[in-house]
Amino acid sequence: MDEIISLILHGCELARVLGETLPNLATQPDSLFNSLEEITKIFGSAKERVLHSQDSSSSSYLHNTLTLEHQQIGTSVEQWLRSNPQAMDIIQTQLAADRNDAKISGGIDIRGLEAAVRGSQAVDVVPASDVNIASSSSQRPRQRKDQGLISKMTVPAPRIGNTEIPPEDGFTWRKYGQKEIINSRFPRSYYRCTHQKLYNCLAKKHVQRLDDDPSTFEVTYIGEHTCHMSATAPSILTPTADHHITQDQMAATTEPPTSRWLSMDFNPIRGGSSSGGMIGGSCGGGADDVGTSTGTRYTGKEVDFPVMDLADAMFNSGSSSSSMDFIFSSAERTWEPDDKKN
DNA sequence: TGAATTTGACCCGC
DNA sequence: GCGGGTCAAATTCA
Repeated sequence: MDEIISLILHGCELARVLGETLPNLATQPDSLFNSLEEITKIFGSAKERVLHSQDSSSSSYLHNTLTLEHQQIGTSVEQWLRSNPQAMDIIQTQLAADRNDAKISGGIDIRGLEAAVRGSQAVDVVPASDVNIASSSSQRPRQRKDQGLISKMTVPAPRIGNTEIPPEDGFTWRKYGQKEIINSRFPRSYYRCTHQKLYNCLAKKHVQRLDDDPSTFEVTYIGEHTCHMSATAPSILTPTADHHITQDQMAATTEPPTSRWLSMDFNPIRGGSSSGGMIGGSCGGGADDVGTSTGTRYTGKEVDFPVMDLADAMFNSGSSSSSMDFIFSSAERTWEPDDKKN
């Protein structure tokens, strides 16, 4: 049993080291691949041993031990994500790759994490084969080919005065269609990633108001953002600690709503900046920073920024120490709510 | 001038 | 054939 725990801890250590060296490894695909493979093997081996463990008592011990650790780590990671909006966005992108599993290796519930990340009321992540694209449950199931992974969620529409703001998620989208939907009071809008052509990013989303709750949008994400994978893909501006804005601040602004929802993040958890929040969101083409929106449209030219990967997001997220260090060590920390800090 | 949005027409799965 | 999804020309806007 100790051997399994030792394996897991070793894997965690390797992951931590990987995190520290990620900026360097990013230019060494072979080394990066080897590191990932080694980590994968270790966790895979640990997983196999757990599965084949016949000792129920030790399994129970392991379960209890690991569950506690995972809960601590998961909670800490989530807390860390809440305080590091950039990493949230990168992980959102990465989550798409893990959506076939209900949980990631760290024991963090992806759906819950995404809900936390998005601030959504509900998250339903399902393989494309299991989803009904039709807006109404009364509609027969139908599905286009090659849709990729699909996730559906409902998000509250932030309000500025009497104006409800369509949801923004840190990515930049280009609207390519709008359609009246049978049995729906409101039309459905169709968006694709702004960088679809430039980086062959196939991510799409559909946005529709709920009939019974017009202040809430149902957003269906289809496919994954691949634009951030490109070595030349635009990334985000370097974040600052001031990128969080509250909904109150949003409400207080005199900026036109439409400009704001193009640049802000409605999520009260991670605050308001698309640039501050869209770290990996190379798709978040955000020419805009908080308070610098220029109008009802994104008019900035496509700008190539150096690739910002997960490591960058973490390392630049405002923590003086390695973010991976933070993740792995924070499980042992006592977390304090923001309002109790300082 | 270039990029985003609008919108009617067409495509495609059921 | 129906209806959701996508295309692409026209339009709008900075």
